[in-house]
Amino acid sequence: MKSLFENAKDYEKYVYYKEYNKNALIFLEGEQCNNVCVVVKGEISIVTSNYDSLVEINNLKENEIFGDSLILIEDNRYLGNIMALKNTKLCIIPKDNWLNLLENKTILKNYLEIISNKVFKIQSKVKILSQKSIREKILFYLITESKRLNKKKIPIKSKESLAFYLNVPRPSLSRELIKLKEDNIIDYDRYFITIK
Amino acid sequence: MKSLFENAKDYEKYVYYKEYNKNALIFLEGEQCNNVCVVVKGEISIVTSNYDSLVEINNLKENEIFGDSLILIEDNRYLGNIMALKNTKLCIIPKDNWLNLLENKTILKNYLEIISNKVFKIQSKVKILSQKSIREKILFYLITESKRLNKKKIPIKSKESLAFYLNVPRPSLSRELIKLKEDNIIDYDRYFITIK
DNA sequence: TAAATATCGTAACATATGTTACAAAGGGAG
DNA sequence: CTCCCTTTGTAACATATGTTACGATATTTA
Repeated sequence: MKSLFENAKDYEKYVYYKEYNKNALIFLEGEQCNNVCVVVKGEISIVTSNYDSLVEINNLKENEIFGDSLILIEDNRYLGNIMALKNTKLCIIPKDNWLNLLENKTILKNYLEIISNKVFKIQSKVKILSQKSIREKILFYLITESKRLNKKKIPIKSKESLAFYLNVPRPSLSRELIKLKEDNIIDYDRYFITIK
Repeated sequence: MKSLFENAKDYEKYVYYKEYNKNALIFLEGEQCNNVCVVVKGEISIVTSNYDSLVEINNLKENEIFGDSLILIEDNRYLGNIMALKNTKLCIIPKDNWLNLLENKTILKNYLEIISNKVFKIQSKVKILSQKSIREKILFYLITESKRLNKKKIPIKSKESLAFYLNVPRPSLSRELIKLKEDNIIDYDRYFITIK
């Protein structure tokens, strides 16, 4: 994906950088948001706690942005805890500089593309979460990824992380994967799920 | 919410208008998106069919926008069928005019606010759908609405529509509402749910 | 290489939720 | 007011999913 500052000049004076260690808590749920942040390096997750369990609202990798959709609305509090999943470097743009930066046409165009991808990503998540059964969630995920990557062999980080993303318990995911394999719909090992 | 063209001038030449009757199908899932559309009057719903059941991805009322997050990305196909829930008037902005319009600072500022609200809304939906139990979905919904409206008495269109939004079967919602009433957590009638 | 740790498969059991169907109640149209 | 249609409550039943726990396997660390 495009970077916000791709082909852009003279933006450095509007921003600063900050680094976080793996597992660091960057911002707290409910805290007011006064900056737009770009993930320069690493990976962060927006997680909200739901009594006992954790729910991932979004997950951002390099070049993705957060805060942009909070600073302009009334209720500017973070919807979840922002956590670093890896060692992470953020580019931080104070609220007052944000509109200035967007007057730069190059940056604006980059931003529009980034925000589009963000909306697309969250809407896809809505679609996944709306699937009725675990089987449907898995299949929907696989088909979407398959289209996106243009492959039938979908890489997964771990069963655990997939279960987390699909918002189902790991043993339940496991059980359903076995059934899907028995029904000859998929095949899988530790690192890949293949659609047959 | 702000309108895209609030305080803006000279935009009429870039747009045209189209009206749809209640229940009309405006765009089809999978169809390519070449316009940005503003709901001027009425209400539309983005719905995807999931084998037998229907899933609402988003629901837009006056001044909300769709298409904006599709025309700039590679895969520009609608994620669901766009349907008119009421008699609806759309303001249609052809793709090529969109970037021109955003060069207008007033329109850009309005747009940034609108897109922020959109992201917020979809993320809230992710949060709701991620709740584990029906009880949690209901309570989360009520609490969110209560904060938004600053009231303890939350209006609902119908039980049916609430069930649809929460993505649960109506009888299941009904059963859970009864339990919540028995547990003295809420009270409700046909048109309102009150948090105690 | 061995030990420690993380990931995964598996199974038994409890239960929340989905499904279906029907009756009651409410609201609107004439 | 009566009839019709929509919305809602209710119940019985089937089942998918959650929960917990443990052993097996893989991966990382020392």
